[in-house]
Amino acid sequence: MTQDDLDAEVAELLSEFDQRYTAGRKRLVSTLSAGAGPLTITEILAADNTQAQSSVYRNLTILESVGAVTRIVTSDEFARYELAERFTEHHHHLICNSCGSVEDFALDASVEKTLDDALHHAAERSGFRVQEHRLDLLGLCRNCS
Amino acid sequence: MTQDDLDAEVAELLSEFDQRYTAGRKRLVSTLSAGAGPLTITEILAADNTQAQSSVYRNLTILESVGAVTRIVTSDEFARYELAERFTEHHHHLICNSCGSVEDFALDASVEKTLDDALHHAAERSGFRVQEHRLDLLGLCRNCS
DNA sequence: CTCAGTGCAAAGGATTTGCATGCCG
DNA sequence: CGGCATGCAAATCCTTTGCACTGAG
Repeated sequence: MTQDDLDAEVAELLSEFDQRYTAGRKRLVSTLSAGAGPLTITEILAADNTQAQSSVYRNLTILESVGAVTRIVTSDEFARYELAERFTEHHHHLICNSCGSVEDFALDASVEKTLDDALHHAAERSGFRVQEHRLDLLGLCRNCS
Repeated sequence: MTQDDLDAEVAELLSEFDQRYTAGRKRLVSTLSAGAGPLTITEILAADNTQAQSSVYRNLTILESVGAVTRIVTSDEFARYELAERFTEHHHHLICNSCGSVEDFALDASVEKTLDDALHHAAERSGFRVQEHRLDLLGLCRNCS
């Protein structure tokens, strides 16, 4: 997906909720889109210091509420944000226990399928309605190991 | 594993780090062991109000540092704690997007094996050294759906 | 003109820490 | 006795919110 396509789709999502696609929000989407994984507020501010921290929080909250970005928490005390899955490939995270960095990775489609089937089956037994799954690996990244 | 066995092993872990297995810590282990899933500080305090909140935080931190309990964060703003995996069966979490409750569930050993192999393989490609994996399901629990 | 979006500073809330006291070893 | 553990309260730090101002439509 090109940046223009992305912008158009995010704008569409926002408009459905009577929200504008302002310059600040556009920059956030662009920054997240450029990252190799979910970014912390600090990282976002470092990459784009054109807006106040509170605006970043507010805009990310709005982008999340319309389904354009996803907020994730790993283990450390910083929340991270990434583009919603509709704009990316389904993927998982490599979380470094040492430096806290988070990187994306994907699984074979066949494994993903097996997993998904097993998950739905297991959840059914508990009367749980699955909306999505979250699979992360914890360990040491290339730099820290 | 009986409560006595559990106590003995936790005591052993603590002693390796020159930490005592005090009454407060013992109660925490017992409380966590009784829960159907990871508990929040609030839930822990509700189940055992014999120690100050700060002591609960401090003791949980110590228990985590010696590997007796695990701290997990889901999506909401409350951290949760559960007994470390060495004291439980390998399991995953059903996280309710509505009420925030967290329940345990397990996967077939064969699926778990397939998954684990695929994960190690995928991580290798990124130069990542896997220590553990974390797999949670997000959706609606029996009560909320 | 109007009203959402923004920046700044102050408030909130989970978690941590300083300090004096109590208790185990 | 000595030092770790604890309670209480104050401090931290990420995140949220109040308020006045700006800018797009």
